[in-house]
Amino acid sequence: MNSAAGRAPTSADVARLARVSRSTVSLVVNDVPTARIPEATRERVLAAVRELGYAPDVSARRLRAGTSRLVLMPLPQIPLNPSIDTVIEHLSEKLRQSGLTLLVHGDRTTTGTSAARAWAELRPAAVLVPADRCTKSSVALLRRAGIEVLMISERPVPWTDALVFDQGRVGAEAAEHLLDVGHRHIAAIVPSGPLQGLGRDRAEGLRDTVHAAGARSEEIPMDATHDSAAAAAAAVRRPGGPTAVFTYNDEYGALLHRALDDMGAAMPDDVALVGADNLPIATFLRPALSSIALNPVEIADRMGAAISSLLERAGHTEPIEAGVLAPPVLMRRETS
Amino acid sequence: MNSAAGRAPTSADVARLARVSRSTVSLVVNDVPTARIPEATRERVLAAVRELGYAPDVSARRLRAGTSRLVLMPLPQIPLNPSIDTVIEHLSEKLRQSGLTLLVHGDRTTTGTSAARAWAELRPAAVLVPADRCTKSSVALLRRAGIEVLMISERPVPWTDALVFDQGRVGAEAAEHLLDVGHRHIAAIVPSGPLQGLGRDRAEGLRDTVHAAGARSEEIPMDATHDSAAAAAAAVRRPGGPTAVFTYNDEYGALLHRALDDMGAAMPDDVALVGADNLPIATFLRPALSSIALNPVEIADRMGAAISSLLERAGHTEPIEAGVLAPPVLMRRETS
DNA sequence: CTGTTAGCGCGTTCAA
DNA sequence: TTGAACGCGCTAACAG
Repeated sequence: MNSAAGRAPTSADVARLARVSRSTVSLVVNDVPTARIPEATRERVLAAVRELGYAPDVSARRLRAGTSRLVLMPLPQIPLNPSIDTVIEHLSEKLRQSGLTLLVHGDRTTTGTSAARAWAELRPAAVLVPADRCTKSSVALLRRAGIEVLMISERPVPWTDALVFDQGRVGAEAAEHLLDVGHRHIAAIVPSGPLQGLGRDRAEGLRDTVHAAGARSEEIPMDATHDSAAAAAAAVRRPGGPTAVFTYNDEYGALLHRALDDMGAAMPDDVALVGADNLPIATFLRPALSSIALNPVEIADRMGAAISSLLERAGHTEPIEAGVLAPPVLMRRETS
Repeated sequence: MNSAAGRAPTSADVARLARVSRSTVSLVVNDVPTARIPEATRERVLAAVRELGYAPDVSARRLRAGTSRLVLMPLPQIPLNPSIDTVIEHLSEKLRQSGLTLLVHGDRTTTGTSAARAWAELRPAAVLVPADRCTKSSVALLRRAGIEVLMISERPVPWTDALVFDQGRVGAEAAEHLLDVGHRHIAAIVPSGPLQGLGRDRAEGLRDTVHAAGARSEEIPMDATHDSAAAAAAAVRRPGGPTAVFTYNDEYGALLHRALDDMGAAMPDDVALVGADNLPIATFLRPALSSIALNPVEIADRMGAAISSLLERAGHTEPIEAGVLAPPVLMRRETS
């Protein structure tokens, strides 16, 4: 295992080997249409590129061009789930088709200006940042540095371009379904801890929809432990309790599912359950948990499109029509 | 939403505002110990930095220094799970403490030389690459470019530094436990599709351990569907079938769990079950699924240490003592 | 002691 | 097809 060799091959190395100038190497490598290079020369250059394993240095390229083809995505502070995984996978592919490279920043904890500085150092063309990772001034810092910012937010943001993913729609979708099948008293689980904000958004969407239908709603706090789930199950099963529960997501749903089962409650006959995020676990429970799915492929498509239009508007000032992320859809299974 | 302002503030902008030279800015920003700058000047420079939101351009810095502080991690082709998520989180933090930045490359599909080229373009100091994403020649390309390569592999790799995560240990750990509690005929589930390689490694570790104890083993193919799980459950429950099953991971375990339950098999009395990866789902099943856990925090620590020593050996030729990733541990629950 | 000038590293582009 | 200049931050050599 030798240590890595000192220095990457440069365009000068390629030029030397192909016995042309660095300019010619650049023209061939970038396939510049205006410069007509004889086929023989082009071949010589490409052969040299292959032989040396030459890959142009993005740093140097960016420095010269003043702009990069990198899109930086800091991770949200909440844990990754299969949906986010799918979003990353498809977004990366979509951006690649536009000649952009998606990089995910490993740091998960920094927020605000210090985070913005860490992102700005890389001079990406655009940053796709979850709302929980930035503030107004950190966005300002990025934009002053010529970096486009696209926020992923639960609600509209007046001070920057944002893709709005209304988490309330998730709860609302669950509510519509549960109302449809006849429930008139519906509870929403609200997790504690870092997920609370998200949980509250979903619960509020449910509440509004339930009230609009003239039915009754309530919120039940719970955290991700069996004990807390047992307490929540007891609250659900109290006399006069709700006949249906939206469980925030499928993991909380699984916990509550088990706690209700332990109490001898039948699903969906005694209590109906609807989770969210369409995690694999939902299909493994018995009875299988209905879930509000997030449609990650569609979400990735919209993100990719938004970033592309952001980067193409170049100097224009119209806000991009970022709009709302793909609406969630019900995966009806056995618990509802 | 105005378009991003044209150009990031440079050290020249800071110098102008602070009325010093660019050199002075550099000395202050990098806290160079040999150059004594009067407190007043230093303050002026830092004030200008703050006012402009100046962040040094890593491209320019890298170009000058010839080396970057970036560590690039291409994602494995298998889907992310909570363990990998935890590894990324902790590795990022560990590297940050050494002044390194972890970037995760969004592209998940490219392999071999074209992947290596995409990574080489970024000129990271090191690449942390899963074995399924690279070949001997792609590693050679990276190393010729002065990029350190650390492979994450299931088995020792003679041609590069590698952290060996012996997946066989996962199966072996399951086998030891099941033998301990008295089983003499143990099956291993082997998934089909992209997970097959991993599954086979785990199954072989189990087989070797079981045979060494003079007991009997078998492999049962299965894919991630309820139908296939039902078929696997039938195979398990056939007359003379195994009394214990290692399920490859907890998701396959959950599927088999359900299928066995549907057949009326009691766990662990009729059949014992042990999964792997310690996914949340394991604790949500009833009876809760025992699982072989991967210890992601420890894994991240070892990865971080390996990368640091790789980058410090600078020019030396001794192989780093990368060694084996943290051994898996049994999380005993109710199914075994 | 404090700060500046000059030139480098690499790919791109315009004028020749 | 090429020479030359450029973009930005770093640092060695040097000046006030």
